[in-house]
Amino acid sequence: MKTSKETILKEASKLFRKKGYAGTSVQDIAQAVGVKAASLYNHISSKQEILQELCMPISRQFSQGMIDISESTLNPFEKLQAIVSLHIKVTQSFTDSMSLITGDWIHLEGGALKEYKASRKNYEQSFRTILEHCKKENLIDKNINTEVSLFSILSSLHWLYSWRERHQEISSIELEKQLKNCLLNGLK
Amino acid sequence: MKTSKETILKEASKLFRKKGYAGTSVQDIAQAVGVKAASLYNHISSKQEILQELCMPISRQFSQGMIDISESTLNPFEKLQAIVSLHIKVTQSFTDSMSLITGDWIHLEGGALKEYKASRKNYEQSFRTILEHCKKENLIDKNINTEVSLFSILSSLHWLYSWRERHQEISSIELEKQLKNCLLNGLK
DNA sequence: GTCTATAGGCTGATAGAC
DNA sequence: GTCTATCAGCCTATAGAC
Repeated sequence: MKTSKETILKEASKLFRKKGYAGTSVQDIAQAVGVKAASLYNHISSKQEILQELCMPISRQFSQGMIDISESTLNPFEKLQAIVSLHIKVTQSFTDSMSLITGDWIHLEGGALKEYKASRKNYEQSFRTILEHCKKENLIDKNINTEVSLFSILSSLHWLYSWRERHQEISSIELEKQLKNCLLNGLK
Repeated sequence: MKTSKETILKEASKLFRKKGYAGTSVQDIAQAVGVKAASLYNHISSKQEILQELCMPISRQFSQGMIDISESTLNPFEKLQAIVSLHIKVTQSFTDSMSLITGDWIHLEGGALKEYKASRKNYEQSFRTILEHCKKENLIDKNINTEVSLFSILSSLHWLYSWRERHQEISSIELEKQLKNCLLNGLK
């Protein structure tokens, strides 16, 4: 049984995905839920609160996932593979609100924006460290620029949610295998 | 010497990049240009027109670029490399308005939206064909899923504009070399 | 080509009846 | 917890003086 608030968050995430945060009005959300706009305010305090309650759980899931990976006993290259798995898992858990990760998080305000940015920076730093360890242990080519590879892998992982929607013909297990290959081993 | 319209498009693209199309008001644009909002309407007919005049040239540049590559005498794998070069080139030419390619194009309306979607679909189809040719000629691993590789490469290329802003320490030539390596040859 | 004034509508959010 | 009514402010866009 879903609470009203959960329904609101669910419908809002679908609309944000389709039209963006700024392009979605509180009235749009109310209509999707099936009530008048004013009624929403019995469950939420502002439109901004909805955005925060959608963004923050994802952000925390990634942070915790990265901590688990960093502290694991996997070798650095296996850690890269684990990061790919983490993104697939989180993307599956937060299907609609994942779109916020690619762009709409910029509409976060105040402390939430700061927290989100810090968390993201932290995540990227851990990722960077793992890439550097891979180089040190000769698990990846030392001539590869860490920043370029970090960005190219992360871009693909961030956009996974939008691709997944259009390609459900491929199983999660196969997707995971293919993505690890494409992103880490290349096409050859 | 820049015309008024060029100035408007330039300032609008910077704002769209920062706050998104829906999050940017005509007043914001006017203020950036240094006039009152009403004055803009001597040069443009609507906010939507600005979006279209920013999106369409990029779209056309990609379409033409892809035609040139497809019709060239390069082998299929060299064509993949040429696509990477094309994206770097277009990203450099349209620094600010490139952000529209990743998300804000959904706010295009009417015929412009249709044209944009069709052009994008076409581009992806050509890309797909090149990947298939690579497989046929044994230039890339036949076990690689075309859709997964297409999406992962394109995601990285689309986000290049946002990464480039923060990483100007690396030269365009080096970036091109590194990106081709990361996206096509992998990390090893 | 700029401005002021203004239209008409939508925005997020609140007050208070039921 | 829903509704109607309402608010003040902002939105895109137009009219018309200069």
